[in-house]
Amino acid sequence: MPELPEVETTRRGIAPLVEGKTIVSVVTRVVGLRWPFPPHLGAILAGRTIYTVERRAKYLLLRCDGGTLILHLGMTGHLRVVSPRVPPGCHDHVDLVFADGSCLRFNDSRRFGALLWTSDDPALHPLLAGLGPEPFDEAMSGERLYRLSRGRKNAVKPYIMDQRILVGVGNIYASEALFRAGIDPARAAGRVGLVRYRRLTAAIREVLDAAIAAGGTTIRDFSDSEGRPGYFAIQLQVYGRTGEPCLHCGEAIRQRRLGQRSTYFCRFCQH
DNA sequence: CAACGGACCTGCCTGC
DNA sequence: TGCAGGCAGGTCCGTT
Repeated sequence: MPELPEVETTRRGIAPLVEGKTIVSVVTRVVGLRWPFPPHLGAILAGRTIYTVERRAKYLLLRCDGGTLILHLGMTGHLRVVSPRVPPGCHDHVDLVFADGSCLRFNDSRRFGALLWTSDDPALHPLLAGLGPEPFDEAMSGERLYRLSRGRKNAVKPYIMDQRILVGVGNIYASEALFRAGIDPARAAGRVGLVRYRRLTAAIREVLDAAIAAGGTTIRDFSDSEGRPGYFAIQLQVYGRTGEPCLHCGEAIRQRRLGQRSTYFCRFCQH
């Protein structure tokens, strides 16, 4: 999936194409993704207008009259706006069909994505209620990372990927930010000092900001809402570069597993 | 609580 | 060529 920059790129891509549109019907081709779709989804959504497309963490919020559609792209989700007459391809699981003859099509091969409906404030939804601050929010700071990490023994990399601490940092950008901040990803979160957490905060922002500006990184199969791939849009300095030279010192980039996720680092530049 | 492993899925790549 | 095994951008849930 999409980490935060890819979700934000998707949001910017679809917002002008779906805001103000009225849903006339919903086509589902599977019973659900990560969870079953809400029962009577078509009846719930028909006639509603999408006012805005917002993002909270890696969730997209399609705010409608009377409620909000909550989408998560999981690992492999894509959204595109097409004509409903375009034949659906493999893993095109859901179409929201609009009154003007276009539709928002949700493709997700691994089906780790989600589509939920709430008539309440989405911020209060159980999946969103416990999320930490956005990386660019002033509530996210080196002080926060330092304070919440005291006494914690798990590695700093899974710590910054914990969406309760801050949102938006996934597996790629965690390795990238820790490299830029010079912090060993395996170091216990509770043994990283305030100065280094300030540096890490800046590195997280730099990496995410560069990726958003480039229209989403990434590798492999990410594409934006018009199907344009984001490949090589930004230069990854460590992720996926096992055995290749560190861009700072030339030593071979190493790979290890932390919290069941591949982690890339330079053992000379990171401590 | 915090931390960890398993689970959910499909596709792609590697190596035998 | 075929097949088993491992790995992939996420995150919830149950168990220690």
